[in-house]
Amino acid sequence: MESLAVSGIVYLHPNLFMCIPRHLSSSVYQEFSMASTDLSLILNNAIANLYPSESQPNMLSTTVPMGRSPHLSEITFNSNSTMGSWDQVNPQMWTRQNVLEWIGFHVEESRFDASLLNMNYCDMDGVTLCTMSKETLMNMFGLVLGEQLHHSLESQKARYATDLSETGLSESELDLLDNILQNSFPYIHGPSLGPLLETVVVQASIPTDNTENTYSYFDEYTSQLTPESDHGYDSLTESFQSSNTGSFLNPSSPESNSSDSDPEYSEMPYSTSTKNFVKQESVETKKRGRGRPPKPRDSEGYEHFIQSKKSKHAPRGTHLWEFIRDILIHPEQNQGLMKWEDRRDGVFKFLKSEAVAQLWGQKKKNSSMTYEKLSRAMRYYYKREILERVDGRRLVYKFGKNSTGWRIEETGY
DNA sequence: AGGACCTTTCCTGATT
DNA sequence: CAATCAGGAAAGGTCC
Repeated sequence: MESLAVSGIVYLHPNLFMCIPRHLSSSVYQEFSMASTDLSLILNNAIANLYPSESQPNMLSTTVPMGRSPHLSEITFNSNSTMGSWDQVNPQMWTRQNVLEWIGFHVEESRFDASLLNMNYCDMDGVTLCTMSKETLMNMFGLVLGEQLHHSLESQKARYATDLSETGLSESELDLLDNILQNSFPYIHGPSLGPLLETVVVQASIPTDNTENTYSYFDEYTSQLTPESDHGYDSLTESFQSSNTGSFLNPSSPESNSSDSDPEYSEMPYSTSTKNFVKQESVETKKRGRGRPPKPRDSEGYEHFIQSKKSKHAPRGTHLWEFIRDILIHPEQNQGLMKWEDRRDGVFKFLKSEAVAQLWGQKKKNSSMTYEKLSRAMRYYYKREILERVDGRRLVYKFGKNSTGWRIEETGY
């Protein structure tokens, strides 16, 4: 695990970060490096910067001049290792601040060396956190702290039994959803609402473990790391959108124990989702012609309902090649998905093609993405010279002259 | 409203 | 045989 300082990237906010190559800014580096032994300082600093509008009970007091980032030395904080408001809330509902407080609490409690902590890993909401397996947490936070966090998280989850009231949906929304589901799946019988909705919720939560985790987390910040944001990356909007819609689309059941036994990425984590269920039904019953199928009609229920609940405009600029590039240039979040074959020439290889496709699908809110489809989009890049062909080598691609932001000179590493 | 752009989806056939 | 590659065709979503 890389430390905050080693990465050369100082996160002040998911949408506000400083990229500080070590060789260019040794003073800044040293400052953070030395100061980082007290995570509370960093966390509180981050909280103060990230969530000025949110209350921060029991955590800190800051005296920071307006209009600029506070200097570490300007912050005084309450060093009492008290529980924050997270303790009274279902982890599913934790805000980023709650997660940050929770991590801070355990860091202090375990006397974890905060200099080893990557602040990147501290910025996630409860929904994202709850999808993380023990292994993922241990990868992110180290064996000791990771295990402690996992244990704490599971305890917190257990305190809040599965309850439809915790889906975040109002009663009327639940009724509406139930109606739609009943209409869409008349062959599914059972008492209204309960079993049917539970089926959907549980299935939607199936994508657990690394794929889900990596993505949600990765998604939250990599778009801000793009060396060149000249391709319309609207990271600001996107970052918040993904977390907001995600809470509904990927409602991890508090009961769903993320698998500790499968270190590999689940190849088809969404295979039992309602959407796929609908799609497979239609595919099996009749063959369609070439090309993209028509939009689903209202009668197709659940998925359409989900769509209508989503924001009307997904942010533009989520280009596939940029997504791929960002995985490659942030190996600390890569988790073995892809690797450089020839860093200088821009040759890279998919190691877990389906996992990458799933991540891409998640980014685009499309749970049925596959490597097959992703690779078709990749092949379109040949013509535009964003990618170059690499003949005879499976899963290997090469960046072309019209791609940017991946070269060592551009990334600094 | 319409067109450009960037996929997404499906398909057939070839190759590894 | 399964996975991947190649590329045509058609359509969707977003932006301008």
